[in-house]
Amino acid sequence: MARVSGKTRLSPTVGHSTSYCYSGSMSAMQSVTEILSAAVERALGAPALLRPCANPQFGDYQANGVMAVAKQTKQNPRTLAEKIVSQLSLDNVCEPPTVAGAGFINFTLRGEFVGAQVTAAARDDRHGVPVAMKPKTVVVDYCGVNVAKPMHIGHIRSTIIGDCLARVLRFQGHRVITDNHIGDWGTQFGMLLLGWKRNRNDDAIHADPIAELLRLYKLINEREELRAEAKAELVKLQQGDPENLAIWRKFIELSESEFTKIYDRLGVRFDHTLGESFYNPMLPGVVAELRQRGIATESDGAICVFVAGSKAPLIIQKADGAFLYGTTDLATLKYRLDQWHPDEVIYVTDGRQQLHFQQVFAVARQWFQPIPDLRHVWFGTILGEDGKPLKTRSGDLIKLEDLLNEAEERALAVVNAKNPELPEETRKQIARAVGIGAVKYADLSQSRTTDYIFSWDKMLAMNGNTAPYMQYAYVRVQSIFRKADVGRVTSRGDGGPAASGDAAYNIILAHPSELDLAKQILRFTETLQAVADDDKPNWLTAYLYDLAGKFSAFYDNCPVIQSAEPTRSSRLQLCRLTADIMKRGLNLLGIDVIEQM
RNA sequence: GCGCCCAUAGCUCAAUUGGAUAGAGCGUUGGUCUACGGAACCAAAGGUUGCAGGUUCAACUCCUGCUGGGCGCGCCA
Repeated sequence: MARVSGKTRLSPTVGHSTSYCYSGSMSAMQSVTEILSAAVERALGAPALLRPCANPQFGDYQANGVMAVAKQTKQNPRTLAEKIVSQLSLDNVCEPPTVAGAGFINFTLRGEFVGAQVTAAARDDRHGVPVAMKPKTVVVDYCGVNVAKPMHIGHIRSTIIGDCLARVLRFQGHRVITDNHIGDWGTQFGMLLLGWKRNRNDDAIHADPIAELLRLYKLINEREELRAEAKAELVKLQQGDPENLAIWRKFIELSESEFTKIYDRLGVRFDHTLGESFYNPMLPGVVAELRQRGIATESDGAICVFVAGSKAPLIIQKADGAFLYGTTDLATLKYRLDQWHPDEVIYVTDGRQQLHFQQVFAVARQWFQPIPDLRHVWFGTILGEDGKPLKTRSGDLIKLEDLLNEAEERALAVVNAKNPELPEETRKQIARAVGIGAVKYADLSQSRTTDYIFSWDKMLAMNGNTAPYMQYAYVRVQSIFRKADVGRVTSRGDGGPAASGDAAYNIILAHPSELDLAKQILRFTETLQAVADDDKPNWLTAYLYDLAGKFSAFYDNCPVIQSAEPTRSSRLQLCRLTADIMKRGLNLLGIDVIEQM
């Protein structure tokens, strides 16, 4: 993939296919917001604050930056806006910009420009999304999965949101390192070891290892008189007792194979799975260094770091000498800095850990200089219909496996009802994509920080901002190509000119619905940037939903197959590009498309 | 006690970080079916953004104080 190198060239004219100089997969487009922002900022000398217009009657984009500057420099905002407008030369891009309201500058893109941009995007296998000129190295940390315990609903948001952000950043051309920070060390292993030795049922281990390990854990945990024995097993493990180490490794092995099943179903992969145990040997060194530097001090026998803004310290070593998860987090960060030199580290956990990460980050800022951008990307709780954290009827956490099973079962029931004639294997494949997709989409389409109520009916609905709706929208576009009587329809251009529209024709935007669709297509780049800037996957789902809406209007108003050339080819290309962006967008959410449903 | 988060249409949620007339879906009401998948589309109704002040050209957004929820906080993770 060619990387954008410095300046990009815009082709302001249309109507001649020779106007473009795109070779192969070269991705050299500049997004609309970049063009407009750059122009305004050159004239203004300050951020343009370019946004899509709140109301389409004002135009396509608006610059809000003038008013801020006017305020600072005590000028009349409208006068300043007029002055800025007079200095812009964007004749090839938009109609003459207008000044409105308190000092907004409004831009309406020219149809010819939009046509040229989408034509270029249609010939680019990145749909016009540039590759980052300055790639960042980003570490994504997924917290919370514990060895010997089932993955439950509390893990799904971290996994799905982290995976989405990793995918988006990767697509933008950044170097992303995903690291599953599993809980494979801690006091629970004393009880597990004791339970394993005394009460293990090998048949149960074979049938469902995690369930059996959980049973053993609960068994020992309930019996207070065994605490001392469990503790003794833990100490032996910590001292490197070969037998206990071997059993402990068995726990991890059993657990990881179970985790992998879930991650495979979710389509999530990690570059590294470095658990807490990996950092265990480093902990004494971390404490020693922090003490030596005077960052950590002793208080009531524990080693603490006091951080501004919080009365409670971050304890990094207990009075009995044991380390805590804050210690591990600091060791982990140090390792990552040494190993990968990231520009950014993203921690995806639930909101209850805000104080913890605030403290860890504060300590890290004292410890390391320079320090990468540390971001706690936190999320809210998944609630049941009653508004309380989602649990089973018996009050247990819902196992992720059960959740995914139910999602697929419910989706399969719908497919069976709607399309019984499809082969069974096809129906199951559709059910997998729709069921898993629905769960993911429901999660990602929420504003990350708010709690949300989990509802099967809503996430599987065919209307509204849901996975099935988006997947269906994709199928409808694909259906056009099937109907157009061409062969391959899954990837751009494979069906030859007749399938994707003859690329010798440029895309023509004659109908308002075509223009609307094309403008929405051009917003893909800026949407991904917004998602990455603020770690907000729901902006991508909102974009895709809007895209589907614009496509619907186009679909209703603009016949494709029956149109005469060059309209037919133009519209086929527009359909192709829409489908490609839907597919790409869903892929960045970690959701599969299907060709029929 | 200190701290964090939340409160938006009947319900479930948005709102690009201070921008113009607060948007969707469900539900309700009414439309569209011989063009490409009706698992669809279009339209209407529905709001004092919890309350009261404040900041300014502009506030769902920021500040202060309330009310009502959720969560966290020295030896779990």
